[in-house]
Amino acid sequence: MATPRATNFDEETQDAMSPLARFEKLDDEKKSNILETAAAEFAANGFEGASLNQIINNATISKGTFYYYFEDKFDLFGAVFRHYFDPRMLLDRELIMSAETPDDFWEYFTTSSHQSMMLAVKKPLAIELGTALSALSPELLAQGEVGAYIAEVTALLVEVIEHGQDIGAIRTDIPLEFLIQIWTSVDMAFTRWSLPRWKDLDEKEQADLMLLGIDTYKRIMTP
Amino acid sequence: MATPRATNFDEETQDAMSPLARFEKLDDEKKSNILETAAAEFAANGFEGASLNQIINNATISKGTFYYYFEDKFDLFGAVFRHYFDPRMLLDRELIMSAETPDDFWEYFTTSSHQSMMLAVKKPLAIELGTALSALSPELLAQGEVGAYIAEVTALLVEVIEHGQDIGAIRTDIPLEFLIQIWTSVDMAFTRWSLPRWKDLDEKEQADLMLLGIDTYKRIMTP
DNA sequence: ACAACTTATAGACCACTGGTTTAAACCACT
DNA sequence: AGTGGTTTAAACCAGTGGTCTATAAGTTGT
Repeated sequence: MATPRATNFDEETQDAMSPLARFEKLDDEKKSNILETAAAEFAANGFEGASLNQIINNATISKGTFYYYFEDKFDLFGAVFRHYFDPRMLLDRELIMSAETPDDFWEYFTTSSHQSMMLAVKKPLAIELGTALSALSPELLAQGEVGAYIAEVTALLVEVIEHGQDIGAIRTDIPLEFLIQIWTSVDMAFTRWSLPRWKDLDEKEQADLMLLGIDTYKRIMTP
Repeated sequence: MATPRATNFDEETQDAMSPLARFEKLDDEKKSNILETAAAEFAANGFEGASLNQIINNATISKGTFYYYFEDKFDLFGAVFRHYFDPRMLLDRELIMSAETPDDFWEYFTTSSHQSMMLAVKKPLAIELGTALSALSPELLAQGEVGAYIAEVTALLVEVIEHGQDIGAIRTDIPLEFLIQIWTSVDMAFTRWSLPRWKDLDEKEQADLMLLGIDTYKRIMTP
């Protein structure tokens, strides 16, 4: 690769600019046009099922334009996720890390979950996009923009869990990796169950449901 | 649809025989040739990622032949599942239903899980196929042969859970649907964690790991 | 033995997929 | 005016799942 002709081109490998960087400096309008069109398609058909050509048509841009701004379909998927879900929105790190007793920990965790639920409910595509993400193969999940996103979320979770262990809120007799696996499973189950019903509940019912969810975490995680 | 020419064709709609029925009455050898080739491809690439053309080539049959025996790719996926995983193998219904106390219930459940793990370990493609299944969209999951399979497994699970509730082993303060959602999530997490490591453990470690898994169910399900 | 019919097989063909490449238009800057 | 990066368009590619037609192989009735 990189045929070494005319070496004085100094740094031919530095191919101007990465697609992502180019995309970043687009008008917000154009960006969200593409991103939201893509989000709709991904939400409706999952990652593999989504038609890139369809996205391109709906967003009224050309193939060439698309591949100028993105590495590939998967790169776009990652960008959509970044655009829709800030990892910080999933867990209120600062709040939870301030807990000093198990009771504090679970109370703060409850508050944080409540916040994140409120935010998620406002994004109509949240569940579908989450489903699309969870359908990715483990290999894909670790790659590219998406991989970075997942890693970020996981790191956040690890931090929180380890703090929970430090203050005695979370058991230490299980490998951390396994704990995370279970955590995310339960999170998915709870989200899938509650998110679609959330807006049909009154405040009390919402609080009850949330308590039920938290109770599930507690049951599993408590020492 | 169905242009009404020559109506005396009496029952033109009765199109001879369903693909599945035709497939059933093939030699066992031919059947498992196709099914196992397909299983390998699905396990390696997931449902969407698997190439039907590749399967056809590897099994050395023609397109025409394939579509003579199967409705479509998804139908084949369902057939593979049926071939690989008997729902009865997942849960020892008879044993568990005989439990009369919570202690019995969890003990029998442990035994049953152990059995099913022993069986699963012997099938090298088990985890991968399970992953491929879990990656399907909720809509697809409810359709065709796969849908029927899932429904069967779910029915079995419901039966067991309701019995558990009757004898006081399982809580009744949560909607059954939600309970099942969590159950299957945890099951997936546990399977994905333990199955790959299982054969590297000695008997004691296996028992310990299994207890850990069961303990997780207990924690969540106990009243 | 031969025709009629069903069952089975092969493979050309179709619209569409994600992705590459080539070329031209646009735009800012000296 | 010219140069070089930026942006767009569209032809093209191998591969996708799925359809369709033609023919081969069996089976049956007479």
